This record gives sequence, C-alpha cells and structure tokens, in this order.
Amino acid sequence: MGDRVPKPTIKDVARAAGVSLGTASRVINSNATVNPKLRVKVLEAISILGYSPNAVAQSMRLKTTQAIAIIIRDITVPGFSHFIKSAQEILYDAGYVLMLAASEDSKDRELGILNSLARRRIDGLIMSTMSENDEDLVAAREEVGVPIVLLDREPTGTADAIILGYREGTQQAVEYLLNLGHARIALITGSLETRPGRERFLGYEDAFAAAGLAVDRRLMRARNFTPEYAFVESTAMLNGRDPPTAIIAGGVAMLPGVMRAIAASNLRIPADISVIGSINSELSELATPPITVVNVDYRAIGIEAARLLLDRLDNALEDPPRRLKFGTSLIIRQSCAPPTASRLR
Amino acid sequence: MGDRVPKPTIKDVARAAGVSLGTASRVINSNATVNPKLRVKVLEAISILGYSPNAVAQSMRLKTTQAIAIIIRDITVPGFSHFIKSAQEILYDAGYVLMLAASEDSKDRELGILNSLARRRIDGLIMSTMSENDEDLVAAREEVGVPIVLLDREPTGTADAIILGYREGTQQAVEYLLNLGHARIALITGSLETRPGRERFLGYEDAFAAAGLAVDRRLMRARNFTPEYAFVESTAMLNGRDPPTAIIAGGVAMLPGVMRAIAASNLRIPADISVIGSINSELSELATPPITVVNVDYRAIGIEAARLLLDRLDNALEDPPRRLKFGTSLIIRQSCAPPTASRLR
DNA sequence: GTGAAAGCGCTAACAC
DNA sequence: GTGTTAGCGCTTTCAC
Repeated sequence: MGDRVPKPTIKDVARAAGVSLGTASRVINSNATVNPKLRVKVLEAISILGYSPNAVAQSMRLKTTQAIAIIIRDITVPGFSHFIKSAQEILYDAGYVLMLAASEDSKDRELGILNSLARRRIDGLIMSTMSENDEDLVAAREEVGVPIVLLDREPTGTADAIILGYREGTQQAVEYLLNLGHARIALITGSLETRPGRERFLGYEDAFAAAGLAVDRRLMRARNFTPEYAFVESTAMLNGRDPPTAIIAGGVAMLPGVMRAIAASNLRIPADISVIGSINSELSELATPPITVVNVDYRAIGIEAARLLLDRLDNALEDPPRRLKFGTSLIIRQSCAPPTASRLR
Repeated sequence: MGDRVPKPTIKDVARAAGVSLGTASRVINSNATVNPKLRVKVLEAISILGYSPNAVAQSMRLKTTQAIAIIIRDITVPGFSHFIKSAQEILYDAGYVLMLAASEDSKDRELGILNSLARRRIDGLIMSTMSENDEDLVAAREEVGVPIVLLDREPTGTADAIILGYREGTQQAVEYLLNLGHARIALITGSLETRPGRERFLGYEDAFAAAGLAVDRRLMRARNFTPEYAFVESTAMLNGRDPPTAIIAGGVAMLPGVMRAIAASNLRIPADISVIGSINSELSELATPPITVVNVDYRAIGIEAARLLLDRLDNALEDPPRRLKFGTSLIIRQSCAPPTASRLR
C-alpha cells in the first residue's frame, strides 16, 4: 500500500535501455522515428521496470490535465446521475478523467469548488450554477478560464449551453390537465433564479393564456427543487382552502415529496388528485397507478454535453457560443383523471 | 473562455511585490516568519494579480495530488449515488477532489481506469472491484500504489475494507418469510465472484439450515446485479413449474426488475407473491404496497469509507489493514404475506 | 529573515 | 536519428 518504492521515471527507463532521455521520450510518445533496435530496448526497459508516465509531470509540461469536472447540485437525483454516467463514459473514452463535485445549492460551496478546480487547471467544465447572474459566481466561472458547458442555464459570457424545453413541456402538461377538466392546477418548482424554474412558470402561464383562463398565483410555488419542499407545499395546498385538483411536480427530484404528501393526506391518485411528475423514473413507472411525467432524456443530454465540450476543446476554441436544445415528451400513464365533482366545490 | 491570458505565476507575484520568489512562497504557505511589511506587499500583489497557486506544479513538487478516486460499477444505482455523495462531501471538506469512474462490470474497463489513475498519481482510492481474486485486477490495484478502501469486497493485500452484513441480513429476511409460511423462496443476486453475492447465498442457506429445511438450488440465481437480470430470472421462475411464493431481490438495483416481472405476469403483491428488496428507496417506500427491504445505510457507509481512507493517509500509513462492518436492518412493510393456498400447490 | 538555486518528471527545441 | 538542455511553477534547502 504505502508502496514506498518510488515509481520509475523516464530517466530510469533511459538508463536501463542505455539510451538518452530524449530517445526514451520519443518512443513513449511514438511521434518521431527511432532506430528500431533502440526502440525495442526502450520498450523492454519499460515493461521490466513497469514504467508508466507521470501524468502530473506531463500536465506541467503540456499545460493540459485531461481532466474535466462536473459540478451539479445533487448527484443522487436519478436524472442527474444518469447525466453524469453518460457524460463520464464519453469523457473517459476520449482520455479524460472526471472530477465530480456537488454544489448543494450553496453559493459558498459552488464558489469553493470553482476555485479549487481553477487551481487544479482542469481542461473543461460542465455545470449547472445555482444562480445565473450572481456576480461572484459569474466571476468565479470566468476565473476558471476554461470552456464551460452550462446545463439548462442561461449562458453568460462565452459558455456553451444545453437547454431543456421545460416551458413547452409544462405547457403541454397543463393543457393535458385543462382538457381533463382541471382548473385548479398546482405547480411546484424550484428557484426562479435559474432557467428550469422560470421556464416552467412560463409554460404554465402559456397554457392558461392559450385557454383564455387566468392563473391563480397561489397555486404556483417556487423555492427549491427538493422533495422536502415539494412535500411541504403539497401538504399546505392540499389541506388549505380551495385545494388544487392536480399537482405538477416541477423538478426532477420532487415527485416523491408530492406523493408522500398525498399519502399523508389520505388522498388517492387519480381519484382525489391528479399528478404529473418531471422525468421518468423507477418510481413513476412502477407506482400504483403509474405516474404521468414530463420526460427528458438525461442520458442523451449527458452524452451531448460531453461531446459539446470535447468538440470545443478539440477544434472550436474560437467559435461563438453554441446552445443545444432538448425537448421533453409527455409520457401519459394513469395518474391523471377528470377532477371529482365533490372536490371541485 | 479560451482565456488566452496565461495565469500569473508565483514569479509574477514576487516581481510585483519586489521580493524574491522564495519569500512569496513563504507568505503563500504561511509556514515561515516573514517581515510583516513584505508580507503585506506580497498579499497585495496576489490580490491585484488574481494569483492562485498552480496545483499541478504543487503536486509535482509535493508528490501529492490531493485527489481521491472512487471506482464503482454503476453510479446511477441509488444506494451507490448516496455513497458517492456522502464520501465526496467528506473528501471535499478535507481538501481533496473526487475523481469518479464507472467500471460497468467490465474487467477491461476496470483495468483501464486503474491504469489511468495510477498515471495520474491519485492519493487514494475507494472502489468495489468486479472480482476479488482476478490476478490482473489484483496486480493493477497494487500498481496504483496508494491506500485503497474496498467497498464490500474481501480485501486482498493491504487494502482496508468496508464490509456489509448481507449474510445476516439475508438470513433475517428468509427467516421472516419462513415464519410467514413460505417454503419456496427465490433469491436472485449477482456474481459469486464477489462478496455481496456469496454472503447472500450463505445467509439464505443459514436460514434454511436453522429451520432444518433443505434449500432448492433452482430457486437461487446469481449472475449479475442488474434489474434486467432480475427481470429475466423472476419471469422465468414465476412462469416455470413449482414457482416461488416469495422473491428476494438480492441486489440494490434489482427490485425494479422483480416488480416489472411480477406486473408482467399479472401477479399481485403480496396476495400472489411476496417480495423483499435490498436497500430502502423511493420506490420501495412509495410503491403500493410499500416494499419490505433489507436496508443498509449507504450514506453512513460513504462517510466512513472516506474517513477510513483519510485517516490512513494522515496518520496510519503503517497500520495493519482494517475492516469496518456495517449491519443491515429489515424494514418491514406490506409486501409480504402468508402464501396463498392455491399457489402452494 | 531573505535570496539564490536545485530539482520534481516530462516534452520539445536545438545542436550534432 | 540521437543526445543535451531549457523550462513548465512550485517548495525547500542552503547560504548569507
């Protein structure tokens, strides 16, 4: 473990092979013509010594770490973990290593992470900042000085971005509910400091406007994306006056909170209350009844985010910022039904 | 973005402050007494230039990267993602950065990752190898040359380990089912190449032995830990001759596969079939009926794994290998009932 | 208390 | 085609 034996260096290889350091380097990087005999000797020395190049020294010299970081609020959110997984795969196959950090919706944490990554000279960054316009955060991102792909955030500066169609997705969900006869539809989502919350609000309003209906602001809640928040707001609305007949969980981690609140209030889905979740999950698929969701394919998004960054790194350093938009799809299952007369009041 | 302006170095700081490079270094590392006046000048220069030390150069000099890696089969498994999250938190607070890689149950992948991490000179490693005894894998782990904490694997060499009490947990689950009147209990788990699979087999046998009953090997399946495998085996057993009256999903990701198979076979839980899952999850909590599980607290485990490694790094380089055992707890919900007479045959 | 200089392991430019 | 050397940015001796 402690492995006190220091690893062999290229110098050791050169000495063992009886060649100069430069020659050893040449065969290792196989970028110049080397006498076949010497080449073999070096290769032998490498395998005997168990040499493998020190990536830290290479980074020092080459000024690239072949490391890319992902900063995300919470890696345990199923959608996010799929995003990370697929991005990591692409990155790994391209020879990069993934550094992962959770910002936990804390500005200080995000700042600290950004700072640490800047010092470490990562090559690129994929992240979803907790606030698009906060000055310190913008400056800290700038300070890292590497290409950034923003995940569903309004890009500032020169960052590329992956944009998700939550506005249209939410509009579609609300229209579906409206067509079923619902009028009192609750939307619970996260901070308006950030694109996903804002877009869902907009989509909600779009649907009501298109139907010529007025929205009830009291049914629109936006603070943070946690299941705990979803639970609290759902419970409050469900047990307050003029309760909603349908709830949209406007965040990928929020459905469990909504479902807990419904269970705790002794209500049944969809007889007493209709619900629509965000993103497909084991829960939405296997719940009884299965839950209708506004789905977005985080696996595909992870792949594209990684590719966007890699492409920027490889051959598009100077291109203008790009943004890729991903749509949503409404997966209709059995969690929505026309509102019951008794609960319509 | 490209930020073509190279970042200031300590040399720039020294020049700007009118001191020598050594003095600048001393105030940055605040480890030696420096004339207060000079100190202030250096500090000023740092803030004016926006200097932050190059961690790559520090690593080169100090021979520590302050980076720790986690290698795990699949980061999207809810339990694992909680493990990663809590470990990352501890690591980050201790000044380390997390490198994450998914081995995906592929030997080549695991080998490749190990190799890449060795070159990068990480300081420590937390992992759950796909095979404890495979020679190449053992050698590759050794080759990294840093302290390792193995996650629920029989440690080889000098590695520390976190051990999970799946044997006792499975025994407890089987006894619970036996007491309910079940005799034909299926156990679906992953590879026996690895501790968790083996331990569950043992626990299953323990329970039958304690009850003086013989096990039916055909009800014990062990290939891999995926939900797909769980689905296939569940479907086969449920629709074969002498079907089980209860199924234990012996892997943290397997419950969805079992539930899909049950739904596809038009069976009801627990009237037609009892089920016990591994690890608590949103699905097991919010399913109808809620699912009984053998729970293990991956959050706590992540914390301890990180602490174990950090402690080893800090002040116990020479101590003998340690192993920490975590127990399981049976969370009884409503997915198990006495077997129906008609299905007992 | 401070400056000068060596050296970590590597790549690439430069001579030969 | 090969060897020698400078230098990436830093920390830490070693003199003074």
